[in-house]
Amino acid sequence: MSETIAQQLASRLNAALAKTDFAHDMPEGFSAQIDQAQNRQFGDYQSNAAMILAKQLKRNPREIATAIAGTFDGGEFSEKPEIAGPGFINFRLTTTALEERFKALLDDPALLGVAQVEVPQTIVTDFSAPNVAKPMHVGHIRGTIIGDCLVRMSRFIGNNVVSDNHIGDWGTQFGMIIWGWKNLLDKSAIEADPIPELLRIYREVNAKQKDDAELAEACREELVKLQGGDEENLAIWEKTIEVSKIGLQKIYDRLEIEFDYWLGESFYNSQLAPLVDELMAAGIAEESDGAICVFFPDDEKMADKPAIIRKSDGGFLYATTDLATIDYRIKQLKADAAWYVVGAPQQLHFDQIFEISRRRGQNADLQFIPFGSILGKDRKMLRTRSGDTVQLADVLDEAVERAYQIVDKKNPDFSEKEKRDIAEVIGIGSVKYAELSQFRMTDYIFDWDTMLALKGNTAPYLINAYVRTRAIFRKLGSDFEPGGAITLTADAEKDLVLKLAQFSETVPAALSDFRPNTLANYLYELATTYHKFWEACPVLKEEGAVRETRLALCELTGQVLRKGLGLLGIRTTEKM
RNA sequence: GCACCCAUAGUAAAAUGGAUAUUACGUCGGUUUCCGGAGCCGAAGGUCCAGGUUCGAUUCCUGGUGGGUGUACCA
Repeated sequence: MSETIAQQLASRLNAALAKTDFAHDMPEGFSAQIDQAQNRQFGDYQSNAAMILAKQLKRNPREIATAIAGTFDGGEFSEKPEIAGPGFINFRLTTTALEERFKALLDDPALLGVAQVEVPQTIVTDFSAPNVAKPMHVGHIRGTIIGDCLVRMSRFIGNNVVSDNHIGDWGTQFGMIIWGWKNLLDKSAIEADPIPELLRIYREVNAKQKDDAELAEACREELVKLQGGDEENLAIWEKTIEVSKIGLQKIYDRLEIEFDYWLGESFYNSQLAPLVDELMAAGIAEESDGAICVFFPDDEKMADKPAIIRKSDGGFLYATTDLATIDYRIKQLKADAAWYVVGAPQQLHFDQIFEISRRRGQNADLQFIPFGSILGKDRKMLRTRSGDTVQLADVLDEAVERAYQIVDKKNPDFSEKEKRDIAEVIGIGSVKYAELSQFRMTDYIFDWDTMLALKGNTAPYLINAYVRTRAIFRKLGSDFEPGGAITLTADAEKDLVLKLAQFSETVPAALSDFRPNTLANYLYELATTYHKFWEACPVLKEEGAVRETRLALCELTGQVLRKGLGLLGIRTTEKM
């Protein structure tokens, strides 16, 4: 079952086109597309091929649509197409086709109809990438969760996806941290819980050095010593990274995110000087005001904005590191593509390094996948009352605690452990879903009440729909048994089957433009379609084939919801 | 200055150039002898402005307005 319904209809439609009297007048390579119907009152699928052809053939679109409908052979698959409006061709699947599709999906629990890519690509994904020595704050949520979701989806369709956490472990902040370590460190605090202590000294030094030129200079000197290989400073640096990674890993564990590699900025240090030399030798880079730069005179976005790859004092910048990183990913990791899930403000930077990569003759498919900001209710950057950035760990804690309160109120008789487990699934799931359910570029307002609402397009609603699919089998007293008779009688059943079949069309669509919200919206629609089925079609009081069919619908809905939420990185629970 | 991103009901969001612009929250009304009502059914309310391309524009192009961001030695 590698073809989607849309693809099968498209094949039949193109066969019909070849049989029309204008078949030879069509533009070369013309291939008609089939879309899911915008509005179900018109049918299940639609094509606007007649209107496109009408323009090119200079003929009446309805006339062309009628001709296509006349040669269209729907077989047992599709009813006779209908012509509507200015020239839409509308298709409705036969009950037989839906039943066959339904059986095929039941036989394919691993993929649920989603086709595998013909030629798997090696794709390196770059996301999350926090600075070490600073805890992750809410700003890191989006990239981390969106990146992880893209990894899951891309793996699911068969690609070889490598996740790489390009942590910021080599920057100017280390001058401040090392100075703070030497002068401000509370030894007992660093042993008890290193992350808050590191944050404390970083914040303290950072605040002071802003209007203390002497301190700023002292920090720079510590940085120079570190870069020069000073043993004491290197030891502090290593220790800092070690404890930071442990702290970061705790959060990733909680989010159930794994990285194949943690190749931070420092990993590329030795490759920076040769890279700059190579770019100079190739004539791509040139000296300007003492710095080594690459210019882009032909691109209006960057015409007056050079990329600096070496400072006049000899130091390297993150553009240099990112170029070395591209090298490594192509040469060592054998990447066909690299996806960068990074905040929108970095657009220019990635335009520049991607262009430099192209000039070097590299042809990997480099994708910048930007996202917008998270704002507080006042539409400004989210901050705590004291003005600090909000830490990610605190967000997760609060989400889980709020979820616990709801579960506890709703189901006080659940065991304490059950309530805690459920709260973890719902709390973390809600934070993730709030991110993934909207277009990644729009700035979004962080609001607990919206995120954890029990109704509407939220994680609790979707998880609840899944719980309902399970509740049936609890009531039944046994798990689903495959192989039962299938017969679709009610419209609500057919609507649900069609929706379930469209999972296979949704995953590739969501991935094609890096939009997890397409999948999230699909799951929400699936849940509402299921709830409508639930209202219209009693299950356990029926008998025979109708009962078996409806049990199978509950089972398959549960499978698609669990799989779909899983692709978003969200777990399900059996009860809530 | 230059560049990039964004603009859709009271609020928050959807919509490969397609039909009557789709949801949610909130508001108002209906619905429960039934498998989890955390549901379902219904009502009111909207594409920043001006041009252009098109049979057709929320979508593409041009110019405004408003907001955000970036822009030679941070990342």
